[in-house]
Parts: sequence; structure tokens; C-alpha cells
Amino acid sequence: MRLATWNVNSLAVRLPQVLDWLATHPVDALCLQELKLSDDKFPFDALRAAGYEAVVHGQKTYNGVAILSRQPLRDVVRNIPGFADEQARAIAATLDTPAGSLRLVNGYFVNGQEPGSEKFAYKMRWLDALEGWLRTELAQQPRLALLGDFNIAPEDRDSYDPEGLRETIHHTSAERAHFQALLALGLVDAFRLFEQAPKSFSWWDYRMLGFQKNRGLRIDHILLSPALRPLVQACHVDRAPRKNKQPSDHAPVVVELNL
DNA sequence: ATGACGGTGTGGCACCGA
Repeated sequence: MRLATWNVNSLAVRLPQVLDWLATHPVDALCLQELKLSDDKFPFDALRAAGYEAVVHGQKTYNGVAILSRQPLRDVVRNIPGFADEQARAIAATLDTPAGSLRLVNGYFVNGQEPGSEKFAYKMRWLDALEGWLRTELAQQPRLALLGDFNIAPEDRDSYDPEGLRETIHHTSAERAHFQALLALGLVDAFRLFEQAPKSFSWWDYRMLGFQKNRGLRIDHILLSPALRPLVQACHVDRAPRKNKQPSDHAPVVVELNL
């Protein structure tokens, strides 16, 4: 089975590209971030016609997350339990497969803008709460995948300019410590289980020919629990949709599991 | 220090993203 994550930066604009991509990459589940639309505007019908059910936690203008799946999803959780959040940034659901069930957690992690800012403090609080929630989720369902736009470049090799951008947003020690805290839960970065080309990124700035110059960051990730690690077959970034007309600034990340 | 690009919502631009 294949799972994927994609920050689409407005599903209203990107729906045709999502449908095109699913037609050629019929993943079992796709986690979307930055829908930028309320639940009543979510394109359930178009996705169902393409063979996908959806569970959604939407928000007008900003944020918004959804999980699309070819099979039914159950036990849906919207946002981080016990963490009061005005922003729609997380959704979890369980997917049943013939070989057993799988918990999917989809996050649109806080950007944080600038170290020292109130938004950065919110990012730290959000990450703390996420880690507590995942500890609970892992205890209930050992087969868990955390997918999403983490807004963290975990290591220097995940940035086009690690020296110039040291301790700036996405690169700070505090953010990287939180990424390590997720790994300390037993999760593993699926992308780094395989040999990858140098300068592999998942996001490129729209400005200054960022994509053409490969001035990017690897901030979209798929983390797998210990029970899933032996099943992982491959993980890669699909850069092709970033070459579309009117692309999202992010590219999809895909993982293949022997399930 | 700032803007560059793109989306949204508003209203002739501001805000946000990363």
C-alpha cells in the first residue's frame, strides 16, 4: 500500500491537480494540508467520483487538513485532544486493511514565522501537545504513520542554505529538538531509510525562481512507528507536480508499505 | 532591512505563508 502527504496551498485552486495526480498515482491514502476552505466547500463529490472517501477538518482562508482514502476511515479525531486550538491543523483516522488496521495522523504544523515571536511560542506549544497525543495514540495503535507539513528541516542536508539560514525559522535548534522528540517516541523518518539524491527537498519558494534553482527545504515528512518500519519498501518526493502550471509550493511525499 | 510569488478576503490593498 502507498500513503502520501501533500500541502496543496488551497484545495479550491489545486483540486484539478490533486485529481490528476491521484489518477496517475492511485495511493491508498493521501493526507492534505492547507485546504484553505471550510467543510461545506470541501469537494466530497469530485473525490468520491475519483474513488476516494474523505475526512476533513477545514477552516476558511487558512490551514485545514483532510485524509483521503480508497477505503473507509474510522475513529476520526480533529485537532489535538486537550489542546485548545483555533486553527485546524490536525486530523487522525484509522484505516482498515486486509492485513490489519493502521492509524494515520495528518498534521499541518505551525510555521512559527520567527524565533522569539508569539507565533514561534505557539509552534513550540503545539509541538509539545502533539508529542503527548502521539504517545497516547501509539499506545492504542502500534501501527501508526505521522504525515504532514512539519515546517521543520530536520538536518542541515534538508536545506538549500543551512549555513546562511542557521537558527532561522525551520532551522532552529528548538524546532529540530522537537523533531528529535518525535523520533524518540520510536518514529522513524521514512525518507532517510533509503538512499536519496543530495539536495532532495519538498518545498520551494515561489519567488526568485526557487524551484528552478532548487532552493528548497525538506519540511514535509512521513514518520513511521516501530511496528511499521519493517514493512517500508520505499519513500520519495514526487517533484513532478511542482512543474505544473499554478503549482503548490510543496510537492507530494510518498511511502510504500508492504501491507 | 526589504521584496520577490501566490492565495484569500477585502476593497483599491493587507495578511499570511516558509
